[in-house]
Amino acid sequence: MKGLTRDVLIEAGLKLLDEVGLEGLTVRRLAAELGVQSPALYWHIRTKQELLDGMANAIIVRAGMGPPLPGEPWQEWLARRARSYRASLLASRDGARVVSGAVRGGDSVRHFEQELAAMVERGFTPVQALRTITALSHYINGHVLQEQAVASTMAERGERPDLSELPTLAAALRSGSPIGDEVFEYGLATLIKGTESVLRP
Amino acid sequence: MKGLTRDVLIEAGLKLLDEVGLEGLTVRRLAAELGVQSPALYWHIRTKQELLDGMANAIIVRAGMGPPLPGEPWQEWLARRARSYRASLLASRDGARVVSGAVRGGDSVRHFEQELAAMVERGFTPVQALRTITALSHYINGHVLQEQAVASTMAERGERPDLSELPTLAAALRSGSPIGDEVFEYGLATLIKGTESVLRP
DNA sequence: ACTCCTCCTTAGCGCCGCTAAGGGAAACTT
DNA sequence: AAGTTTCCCTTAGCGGCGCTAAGGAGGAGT
Repeated sequence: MKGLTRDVLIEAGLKLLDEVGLEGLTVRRLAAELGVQSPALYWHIRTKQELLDGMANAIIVRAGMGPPLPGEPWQEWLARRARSYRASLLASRDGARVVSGAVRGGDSVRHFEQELAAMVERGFTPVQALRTITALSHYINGHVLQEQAVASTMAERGERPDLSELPTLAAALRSGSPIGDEVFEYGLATLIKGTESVLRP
Repeated sequence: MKGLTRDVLIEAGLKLLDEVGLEGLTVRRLAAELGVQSPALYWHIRTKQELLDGMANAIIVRAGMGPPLPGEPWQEWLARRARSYRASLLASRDGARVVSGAVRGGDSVRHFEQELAAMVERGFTPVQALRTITALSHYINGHVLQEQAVASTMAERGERPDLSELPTLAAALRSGSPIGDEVFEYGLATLIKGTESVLRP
């Protein structure tokens, strides 16, 4: 197996992540997958965390976010951007955990500047633009984090709470799943509508 | 050292967490803190994760959340609740990570039902109530997660991006910190205003 | 007096991230 | 062509992790 580079490690790391999850992603196992002894990887990365940072960055870049299209209302653009980001997190097993535990890398910052500038063009102050994007990102991270957590823990531990003395919760669960696209869209719509309100005096 | 119980473990775990952080919180170390050998702890807990779940539950319970006060508008109550929750996460080192990686325990569910019921009384449908609380929780989790992450990584790794080619981001950072109470309040206000919009036709 | 149950001990398994030291091949230098 | 340096990997192993196995001390119940 030739041509071992940092990027190859990151790519193989993401593939292995899908197979074994974050708990199963070990340096030794990744090395074995690449047909190599584990210390070999430390020629290309300084620590395992650096590998995880790279993987997180790749997940963010894959979301393909960027400034709005010409003529696109910022509301639609923010929603589109949020859905892309969530989809990219969901595309990798434990993707949200990987991204949440990483420090933001350099590749994603360049797009970020363009996005902020576009928002300022549309009436945001720089601070409002940054805080709006920040709030959205935090919501999405939190949402997908739980989405993927229940997906992996519900799979093995089948315990669920007794709903007999929780009538309102039971009613809510009867009318819709507590997780999934609809729940995400509800919070997303709330944040965008709220941004409209906060934006105009 | 007598009277070793599950609750004592959880309490000592939270204390140790503040001292050494989540990475440093090991079963052996917790046992040493309690004057005991490490396998002794496994008489009271089945796995380390069960301990972490208990700690997460304690953090949530300590937030002291609950239904609104008599006559309190739901907007004010939601904001108050959100601030209490965030404060409780921030009060423990890596609190957000502990809570995010845990499965929700039984103690916090009882209050939850009362909160939902109060919201329904104030005009929410059960689904709306659940989704609103859910969206808020996800936002807070995501927010504090990053808040505590930058607090611990900025402490040791001093690298920061070059702002010379990022004018909008630089302008935003000049007008306000990218983290802290104000940022939290902005997202919180956005979510509550948005809930108002989504609620009425 | 005897058994049982509770709660701890000692010993150790298989794994982890990571470091130390060195080897072989290729690529430069002279 | 010979020597030297650099790159990228190997073998060996350290200290620490979560957790299990097996057993022992001491009080409670009969």
